[in-house]
Amino acid sequence: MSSRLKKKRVTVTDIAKEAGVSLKTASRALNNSPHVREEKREAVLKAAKKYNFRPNISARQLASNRSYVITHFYDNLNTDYLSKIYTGMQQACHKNGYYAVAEAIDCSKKKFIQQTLEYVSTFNIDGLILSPPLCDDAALIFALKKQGIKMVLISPQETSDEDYFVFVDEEKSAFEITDHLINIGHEHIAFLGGLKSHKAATDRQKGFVAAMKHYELTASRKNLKSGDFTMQSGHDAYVDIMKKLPEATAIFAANDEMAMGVIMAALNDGKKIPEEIAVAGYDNIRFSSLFWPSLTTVSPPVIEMADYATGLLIRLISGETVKNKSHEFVSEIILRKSTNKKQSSKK
Amino acid sequence: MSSRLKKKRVTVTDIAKEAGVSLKTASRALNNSPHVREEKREAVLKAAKKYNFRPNISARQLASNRSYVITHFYDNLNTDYLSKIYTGMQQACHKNGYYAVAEAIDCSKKKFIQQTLEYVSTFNIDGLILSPPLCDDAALIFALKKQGIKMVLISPQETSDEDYFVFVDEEKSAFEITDHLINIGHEHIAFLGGLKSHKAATDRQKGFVAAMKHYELTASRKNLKSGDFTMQSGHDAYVDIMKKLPEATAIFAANDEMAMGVIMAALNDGKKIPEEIAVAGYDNIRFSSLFWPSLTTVSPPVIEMADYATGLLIRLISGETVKNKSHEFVSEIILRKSTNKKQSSKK
DNA sequence: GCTTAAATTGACAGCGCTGTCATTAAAGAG
DNA sequence: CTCTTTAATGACAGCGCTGTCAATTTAAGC
Repeated sequence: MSSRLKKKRVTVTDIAKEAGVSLKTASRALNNSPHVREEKREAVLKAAKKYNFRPNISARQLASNRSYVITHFYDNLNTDYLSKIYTGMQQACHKNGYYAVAEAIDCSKKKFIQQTLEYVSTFNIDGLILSPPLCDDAALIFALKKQGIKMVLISPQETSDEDYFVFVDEEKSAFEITDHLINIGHEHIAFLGGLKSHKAATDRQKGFVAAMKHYELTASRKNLKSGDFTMQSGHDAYVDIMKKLPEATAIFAANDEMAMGVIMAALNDGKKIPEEIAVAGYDNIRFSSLFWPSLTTVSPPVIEMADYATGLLIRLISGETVKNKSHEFVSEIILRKSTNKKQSSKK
Repeated sequence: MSSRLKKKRVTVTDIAKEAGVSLKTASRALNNSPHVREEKREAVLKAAKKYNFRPNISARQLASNRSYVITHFYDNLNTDYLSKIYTGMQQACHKNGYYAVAEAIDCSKKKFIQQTLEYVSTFNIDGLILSPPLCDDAALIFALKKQGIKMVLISPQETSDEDYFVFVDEEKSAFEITDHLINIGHEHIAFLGGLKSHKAATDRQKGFVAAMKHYELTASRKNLKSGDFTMQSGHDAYVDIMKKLPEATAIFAANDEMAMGVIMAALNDGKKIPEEIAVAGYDNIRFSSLFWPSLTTVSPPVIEMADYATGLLIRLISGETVKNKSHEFVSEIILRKSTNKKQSSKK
């Protein structure tokens, strides 16, 4: 019935013919090989453009024995973070003719390392992006390295100069957001931290303390509380903070969920936000802009980080030697209604 | 330096040799072709198992001129929903040797249809999963169909018997959750709906009204409010509801975000939840279990739907004729603390 | 200008699989 | 038991690209 006639594909051979060079030279020009004279390269690229040439990825994969697939292994990552990483990976992959894939790994399972290795070899994966907590699993990384697979880590807790990784300066951002609270007039500020084992949380606390000291404000034990990153713990912490530091006018929580818990408890306590209590969070989860009042927070550039990490990974796969093994990113401070009544909400 | 010695790949030829059949017969057996005698099939599968054979996907793609890639086109979808769809797609793809890819489409752009077509042809995509709002774009679907590409829609608003799609019975679930509220003793229940143009929202309202009528409770204009799906609108609606229906003891919001806004406003109003006001939502976004109090809601089986839709799509791609063009799913009612003080929170 | 080294180029094989089509074996018909 | 029909099987080409390596051109050295 529907005779779907096959559009004849444009191949490298066609391009080579058009440009008046050999198949192989055309291939080289299209792959940015340095061993092509400039004039021929131009001729090839012009022909490719004219015919709107798109290389056949499968053929390339088969011939080069590479998959052009980069996989992000993750475990127990929230979906916001996850899809931001995926977006960043895709950006970099699109630019370079790679595919981005995300694969969940359950690292509580006994044999997860073996399964991971099997996955990598079955799909002939070219490179890996690892996010917390996987990027801190020494045994996993060791096993993968032994296979010779390239990888780039996102925000590892422990850094070694063996590994390529990207990270964000938590301390600086925590300093800045504390600075913001102080600048808009707060003097009695409580910090609601997270688990001690969580390096990011302790870094954030350091930033808070440093900012307080910088302005010669007190950051003693009374100002420092700990939660477990849940909304509930934010709620409980508020009650506790108000007991021990009733003069507090601002609370900076180490993640958005606790900040939201704080806000709910404060509202429940009859306080107006931000007039009586200002609240800031950290992470800029999707919900923080939808929350009411919208939440002032720190937004790590996750998409950019993943983009950069993937680009770096592709360079490594291509055999390039990269000297800077790590790259630092800086988060953006996002001011919303939970700290500033005058400031209108900002995406 | 590092002589990464190439592990010799096991190929179909090896399997064929081991099983004592020709290359082609082995290929057929491995691909579930019906034209293979049972004993030979078994021999091949046994050999494949023995050698832990994994077909080379690129070779298959190249030879068959198919990509074995299924793409999910989405626009403006929240990350929870998005990653659930991706998970479901992956489940089905893994089973069938396909790849799942997610691609964002900005359908506010003028030329998005053309770009979409180009994407499909560049990557030689075998099939598409479309989610709202793309699955309701008639022009897009028409253009894709014209190209002969197979697709399955997830929760389209308008259904045609031309299209393959999966959907969930919103009305039934809304009925059930209302039924739950009534069963635990509520008689004055307000419904907070969404945009009129949003079919799901009106279906949910129908379910609510039907349940109220079933128990001979009033579901008049006073009980029915409309919001715009934001937390802020939930907040505002609460105030309004309490003005017009002060005897209300329960509020059922058409999505979780509005439900959360309602909860915040109620807490702010000094009400205890769920003792004085019970609140139910819809969608089971990730945050609804983290919220405090955790939210009773309706959880559509998005992963299962995407899994099924992808499986169906693969069957279509394989040339199978499927008579049931659509498949209905039923959501789960998740009871949490926002409606039931005795019930402990349930994941 | 001649020799040597370096850069550039192209011929060709082949990656591992599937499609095509001719061949062979099994099943049915009489 | 033979003839026809149908199912099962295998030989072979080739998908579009890259790797290898030898051939050719260009640049460099003196």
